[in-house]
Amino acid sequence: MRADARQNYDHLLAVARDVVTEQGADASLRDIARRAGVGLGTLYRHFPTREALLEVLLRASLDELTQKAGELQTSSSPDEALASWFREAVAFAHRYRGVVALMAAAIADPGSALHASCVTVRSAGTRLLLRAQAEGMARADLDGADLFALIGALGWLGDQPSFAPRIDHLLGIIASAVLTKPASSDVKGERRRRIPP
Amino acid sequence: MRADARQNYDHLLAVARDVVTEQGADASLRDIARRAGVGLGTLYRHFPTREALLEVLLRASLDELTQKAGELQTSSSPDEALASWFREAVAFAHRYRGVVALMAAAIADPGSALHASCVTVRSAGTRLLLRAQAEGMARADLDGADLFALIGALGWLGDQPSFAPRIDHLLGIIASAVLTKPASSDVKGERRRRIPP
DNA sequence: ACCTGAACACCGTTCAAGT
DNA sequence: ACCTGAACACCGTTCAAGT
Repeated sequence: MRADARQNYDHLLAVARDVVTEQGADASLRDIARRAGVGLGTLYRHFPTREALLEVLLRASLDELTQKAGELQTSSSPDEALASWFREAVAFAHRYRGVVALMAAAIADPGSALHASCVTVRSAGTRLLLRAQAEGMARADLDGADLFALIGALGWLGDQPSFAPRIDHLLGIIASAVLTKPASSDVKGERRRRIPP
Repeated sequence: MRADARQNYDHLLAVARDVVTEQGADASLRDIARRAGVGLGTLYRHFPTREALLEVLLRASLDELTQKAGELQTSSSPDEALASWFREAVAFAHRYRGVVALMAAAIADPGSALHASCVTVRSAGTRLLLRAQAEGMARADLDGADLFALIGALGWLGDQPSFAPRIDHLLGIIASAVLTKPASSDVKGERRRRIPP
């Protein structure tokens, strides 16, 4: 990568971060190139699609989210881990307005530049969900795709100015549907062999 | 209203119904005028905003939804009434792709042509919610705005091809968060005086 | 009263021409 | 290798000119 190309790439990314913060995921690509003082073709050379640009913008946050899931896997109880990761995932979905719609499309389109990232996040959530389910702490009739969908739904709610103020409350309500009662272990009769005899 | 105007109005509406069904609520207005064989200005004369057009397109369904709420108010038990109206409302939100986002914006904007319709629907839902809450059959920490938001969220989920197949399932999950346990009356000790002594 | 379509200011995307 | 911007095909919205 030539030095001038590298510089354009970096500057484009910095400007894109600002513009997408202001205008959302469907921001004008023309505007980004313009503000970066770069030809429109240069933007398309570095980021052939909108998804490719957003993938780079989101990568760091997505990695954090995946890493967080790994940490919670061992540091917290299954229900707390799932609950706080869920909260974190919804917060991520708020990073840029309109990003959830792109992610919803990307998860079903292997050709999207965002596909891999979305699958990774969904997998991270699935692992937390499975652990909670194994302990009877999460609804059994739910899979990773459902969890991903609910994160998306809450992300969308947060994107709507009329609903955003209630988003924490709505998150609590939906979380309560995912997490089953405390189900404090070994109380319903049949032990679950948390420590083998 | 002159005869030719009336005819344009009606034809425009019929064409709009088709185009919005195909392309969603953000369909091209130009395309609608074109397919209707009418000048672009004619469309704007009859429907000064996109919301005005959709308001007419949705009015019948919205009225049905409000009426249905009234019927359920007396025909069903509070929890069943709320559950089945909720289902109906989500189905409505599916009528045209992308309509929920417009409604979310409209409910916060008194200037929108869709504002009144949205408020009416929200009120209808609020009444069903309050009745269920009075009987302890719905979560107490929920108001009509929250219910409206949840309907919107499910509508959005249904708009995403990747989530649409699971929409009935997700609806059940969210509905279970709104409806509290059966709470079969008079079981928790304090009666609620359903029939005055 | 009502209709028309050009005009304006925007898009996304591509690609020949330049350095 | 990389950059540029004109070109093309679209938008939404307005409004002078027509009937």
